[in-house]
Amino acid sequence: MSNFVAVKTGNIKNRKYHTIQDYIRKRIQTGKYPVGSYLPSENEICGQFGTTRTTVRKALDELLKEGFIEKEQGKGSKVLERRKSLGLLTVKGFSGSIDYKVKTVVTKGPKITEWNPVIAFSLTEEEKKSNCVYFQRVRYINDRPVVLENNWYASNELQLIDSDAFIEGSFFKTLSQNHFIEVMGAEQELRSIPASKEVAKNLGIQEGSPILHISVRFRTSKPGLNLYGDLYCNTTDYPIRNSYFL
Amino acid sequence: MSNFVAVKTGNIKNRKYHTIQDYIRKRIQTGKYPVGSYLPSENEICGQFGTTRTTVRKALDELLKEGFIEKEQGKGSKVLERRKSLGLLTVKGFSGSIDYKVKTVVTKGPKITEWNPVIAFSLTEEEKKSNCVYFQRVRYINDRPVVLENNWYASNELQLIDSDAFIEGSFFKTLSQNHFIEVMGAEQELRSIPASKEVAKNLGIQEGSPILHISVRFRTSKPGLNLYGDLYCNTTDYPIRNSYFL
DNA sequence: AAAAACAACTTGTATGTACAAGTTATAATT
DNA sequence: AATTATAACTTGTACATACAAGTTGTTTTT
Repeated sequence: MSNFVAVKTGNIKNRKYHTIQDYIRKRIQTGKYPVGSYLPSENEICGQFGTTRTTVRKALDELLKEGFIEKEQGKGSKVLERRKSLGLLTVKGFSGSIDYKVKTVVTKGPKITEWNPVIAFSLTEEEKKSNCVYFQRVRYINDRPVVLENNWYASNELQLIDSDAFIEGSFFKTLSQNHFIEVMGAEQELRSIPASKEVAKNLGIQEGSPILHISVRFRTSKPGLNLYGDLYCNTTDYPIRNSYFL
Repeated sequence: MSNFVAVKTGNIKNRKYHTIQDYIRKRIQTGKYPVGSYLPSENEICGQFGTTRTTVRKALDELLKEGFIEKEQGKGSKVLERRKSLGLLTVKGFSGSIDYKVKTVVTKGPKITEWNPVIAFSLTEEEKKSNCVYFQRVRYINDRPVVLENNWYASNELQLIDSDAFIEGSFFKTLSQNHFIEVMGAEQELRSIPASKEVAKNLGIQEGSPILHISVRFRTSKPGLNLYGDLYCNTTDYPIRNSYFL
């Protein structure tokens, strides 16, 4: 580490602060810097990389922007549970509150298939050339099914991952820890629709009940890889929440 | 400007970069730096404020974070239409696309009233002590009503603004330009519900149809001022959209 | 007139220094 | 032992300098 030299080739990936950012992010993703722990101090990181504090601070500010850490003057940089800091729509009962019993059941395990025309976003040309991986999940709160979720992604950008290999049952956590892939953005479309027969059956409600339908495309840190989702939510007892702060 | 001196009193509002940030933001809000135009260069701003580029860049980076500008190497900092850059839920037809005819009609003009218990978020103690301003709007796309919207805010934090005084019919634009108040965050809750008699009447749909109900609390740049909203959306033809990027 | 080369200008990255402001640990006092 | 004062440590702000990399305008060449 102490022999680190920035290569000035015009490729920003070789920029010093980027390399430091990537190094720290990877250690967070792999649990070397666990959630809740404090990173080494800025001066310590300076020593490790043989660079100035300005450069280290730039790397840390980028990690702050990505939602990996929060900083406090005099105290240090603390690793965050990243998902919580994104402006994603989440089910109220899935907030980590200790009052609810939550679980996710994979009802259709990942398999290679063709793209489903129900996907609300237009595919890239590269995606169209590829088959996709598809899987389905149902999320429960207090043993009640509240979300039926279909997921797709291009199989030529990311291999099929068996749901048995999902870390703590979480697909996103698996991407982060095993593949170093992060969600970097999303587009979402919301509609209120009557529950179809299939949705009603999976969510244990009456056909025709109002259901929140969310179509989503997640942009990831891996170029070319988008994750598509189609969610059907029963919001009777648990609304969908979203928050963001500048 | 050239005699500017930072006051080191521990109050970050007196920090140099903050003052520069505030100055530029105000000029954006008042149209002195119109949307689409380029700010003075970093070196020019250095000259204006008698400070270093590091400090100016810090101010610009904060404006970037707030969504007021975008920066491009070699070109400059361009003023953005801010609303577009926030992760807010918006109606698809309100995206500024030239294909739709949009309008907003104030169906109940702003008046002082008591807080409505339908508000989904708990009020602060200060808010509870105050009356509130309430108004209602209906948004149309191609002459079809698509959103019925109720709004409230504490009247002791912000005076009643007559809807005739809304700039271009927009409450938020009025806050920004006349009061220098910006939305800095939001919490939203989404439910799918059957349309009540009132909602159905306002949206011209059948009672009991699935409706997207959005409760929202906007956090603003003015301490103590929150804006509460209750929206009922007919998503049949125009879904609600949301996107964000890190 | 059009294309290429060059200069001027703009933002991006990195170095280094210094002091401010906050947190935590240690030492001194009661 | 508990409280207070001090020191050590941490992040925040600002100054200054230098070079890189991109955009735009001007000049030179074809």
